[in-house]
Amino acid sequence: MNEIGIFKGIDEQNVKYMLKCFQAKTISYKKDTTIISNLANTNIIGIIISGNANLIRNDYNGNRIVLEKLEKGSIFGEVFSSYSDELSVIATEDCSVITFDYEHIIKRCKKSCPHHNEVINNMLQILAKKVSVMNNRIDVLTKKTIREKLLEYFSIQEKENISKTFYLKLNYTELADYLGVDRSALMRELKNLKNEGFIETKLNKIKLLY
Amino acid sequence: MNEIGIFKGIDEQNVKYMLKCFQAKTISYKKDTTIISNLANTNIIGIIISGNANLIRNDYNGNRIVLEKLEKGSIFGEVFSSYSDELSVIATEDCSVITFDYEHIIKRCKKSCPHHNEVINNMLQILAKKVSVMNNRIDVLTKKTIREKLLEYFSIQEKENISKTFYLKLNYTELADYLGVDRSALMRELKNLKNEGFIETKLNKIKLLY
DNA sequence: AAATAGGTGTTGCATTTGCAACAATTTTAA
DNA sequence: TTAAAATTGTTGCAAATGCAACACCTATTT
Repeated sequence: MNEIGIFKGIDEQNVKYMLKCFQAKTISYKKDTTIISNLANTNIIGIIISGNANLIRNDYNGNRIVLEKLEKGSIFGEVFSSYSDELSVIATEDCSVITFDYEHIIKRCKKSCPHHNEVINNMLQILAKKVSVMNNRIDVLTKKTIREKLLEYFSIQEKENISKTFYLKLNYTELADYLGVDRSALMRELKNLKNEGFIETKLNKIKLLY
Repeated sequence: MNEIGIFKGIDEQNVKYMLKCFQAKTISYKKDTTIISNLANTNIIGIIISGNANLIRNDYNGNRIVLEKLEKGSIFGEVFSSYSDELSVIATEDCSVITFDYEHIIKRCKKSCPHHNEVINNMLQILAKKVSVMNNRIDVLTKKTIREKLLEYFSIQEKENISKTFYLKLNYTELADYLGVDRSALMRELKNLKNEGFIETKLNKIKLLY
């Protein structure tokens, strides 16, 4: 529990205490069930304790778009997001989830839990991290050609992995979505990059040759 | 002062008290001077009190990109951003700026200023707002064609202005950058939308006809 | 084991886009 | 007020991209 973002650095004992204070609920969900619907209109914060889930946006056309993949330790609902579209969280595996009201974070409780400050600090860190991740994506998306987008994306992966060889965390269909381009066009450009000797690929393994 | 994001809702008296406690400095800068350089490697938070400035990224090629336009009340440095490129803040007008160390926000002072909680809450709100703004941009950028990007952008403006008629806050050169497209191609698509009767434009005034 | 679904890889073709270059207009500075 | 700079508006053309369609392969489900 205390490796998890929001409670990072707080000892087990105190985490339990705070969760009680926050009136947090732990609930288990079966695969493919809805953990929470209409997330944008709630003040709920959720933490995935085990299993995986997806944060989904139901487009105005009824299209379902995966906004975020949530895994153990992921937090959702930390941003009372201004989406007018419906957001929901769906279990992609059996999973276990803690939820509590966002109010408990900002309004400090009467008991004044000794580690409340740390929770808030962690919360700021998490949001800042989120901004940073989104900045990366915007950097990639603003590149004009698929080639430039790919190279920017690779450069970020290279930095994160501190290596010119790394494994993609997204499959190619997802990568195309992430880059905002057509999948077949992505594959084509990937092939070009290979033919011109910029990269080597083997399934989801990428090696940069420059 | 107490309309400004981070001190919103706190009375003048207490704001002054906190600024002292935060060891905040107020400095004036002439137009085109550097307010802070290498922002990414500091823990400084700045607030623009008067005038305008730009948050600039110095690209690896030496290109200067405007990341954010800062105006009265704007905050910079709130995210210890993970940019490896150099960030700096440049005055685009004479301006006056308050700066203090980020530490003061998270580590509460010994005097335990009575409104420290509100500052933190405001800080969370600001970051959340930032995430929401970035989400909007990502939504626009992931659209595949210039037309779709424009329509998504217009739709966001329409919501924000609660009106089908509004004035663009960006000029067309900036809008092209924002959308990540070529400016001339943007103008062309704008003309198409006009010819097909979707919109009317008059300089930076847009009227949606659908 | 067979059937189904999901992801990968490829291609032709029409469309969209970026690029370059320039004129016209507006804004800003001298 | 004039000159200079910035922004808007246009166009031809080559290049990049999306789209559709299909084959192939690999998981997952029945």
